[in-house]
Amino acid sequence: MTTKADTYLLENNVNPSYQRVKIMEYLLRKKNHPNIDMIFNNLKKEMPKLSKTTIYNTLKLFIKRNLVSPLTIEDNMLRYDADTKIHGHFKCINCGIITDINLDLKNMNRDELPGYTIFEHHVNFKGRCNKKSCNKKSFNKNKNGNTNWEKSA
Amino acid sequence: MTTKADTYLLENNVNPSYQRVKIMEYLLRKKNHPNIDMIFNNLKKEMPKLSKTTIYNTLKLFIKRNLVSPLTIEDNMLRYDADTKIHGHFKCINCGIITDINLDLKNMNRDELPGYTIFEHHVNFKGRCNKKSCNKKSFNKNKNGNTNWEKSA
DNA sequence: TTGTATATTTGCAACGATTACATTTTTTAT
DNA sequence: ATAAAAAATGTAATCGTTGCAAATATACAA
Ligand SMILES: [Mn+2]
Ligand SMILES: [Mn+2]
Ligand SMILES: [Zn+2]
Ligand SMILES: [Zn+2]
Repeated sequence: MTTKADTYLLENNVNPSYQRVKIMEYLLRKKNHPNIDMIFNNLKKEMPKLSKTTIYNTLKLFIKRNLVSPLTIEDNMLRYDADTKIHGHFKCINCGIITDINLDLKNMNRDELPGYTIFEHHVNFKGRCNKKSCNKKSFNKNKNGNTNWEKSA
Repeated sequence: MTTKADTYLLENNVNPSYQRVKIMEYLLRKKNHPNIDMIFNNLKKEMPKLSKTTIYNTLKLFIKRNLVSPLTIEDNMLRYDADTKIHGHFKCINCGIITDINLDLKNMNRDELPGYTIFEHHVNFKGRCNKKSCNKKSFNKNKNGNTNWEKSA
């Protein structure tokens, strides 16, 4: 069967193997900014033989073909975004959800950087989202006194 | 002897031990955005007994006291900045140097994230700086065909 | 001074995300 | 059908970081 992801990969000179199509479909459908484990745990339900190495290899290929942008919003793991347009991200330190932010880079950068060539724009904010369960008054702490998505002190 | 870093730590409720003062002095003096190894390799010349764990512990303490900001501009290691004012960074993918960028976030779209509280601003650009040796025409490649500071494809 | 509690440093083991690599499986071409 | 090429898989290795227990330094009372 020919899916949307299938033709998308073909258009970008990526051989649409079964695994590659499934991984791209996941990214396009969920639009969450998943890490490797999120992709793996979701897809292994219908692909029991799937290897994590395949996901690493596939995403590295997608990045090289500019179909995916890596997100360095976490300090210990990468996240991946099938939206390669320039935009920013907000990560809630309580619930962990990563939200897209529209950027106006023109009046954000005050420096000239003459002669510099910029290839990648990474704009990441962190804080608390507007969900009631993420507000200061009632945010969840674990046994270490940290919020859900913070690492232990 | 009482140095500038010494009193700076005292003012911020950090016990100015010998190692902590040396690490803070390094950050304030070099103003490069070093990773752990850069700090370690520099300081071990005058502190042969220095442990890398001490540097990790010290920087974690500095971050908690808001004396240092962690930079997630690399995907596999943290860098550290003793300038905690809001500003952005540019990293040259050829020479690796990280330059400060002044930011103007005031007229950023605030109604985009209603009810959100932002604690951290991370703005990182990547590209080629204006040094002649970093320009497209003459940039250095290693045996893997990558530039000096890129990882192997 | 001496002893004792506390703070800090050190060295090494353990952890986890990522990568290297050899093997197996699938696809393509002849 | 056969061989070659491409892709996927499993496992070991890498490396930045953290956990932890022992060693050292500091503070402070007796
Ligand atoms: Mn996004
Ligand atoms: Mn800086
Ligand atoms: Zn939230
Ligand atoms: Zn450069």
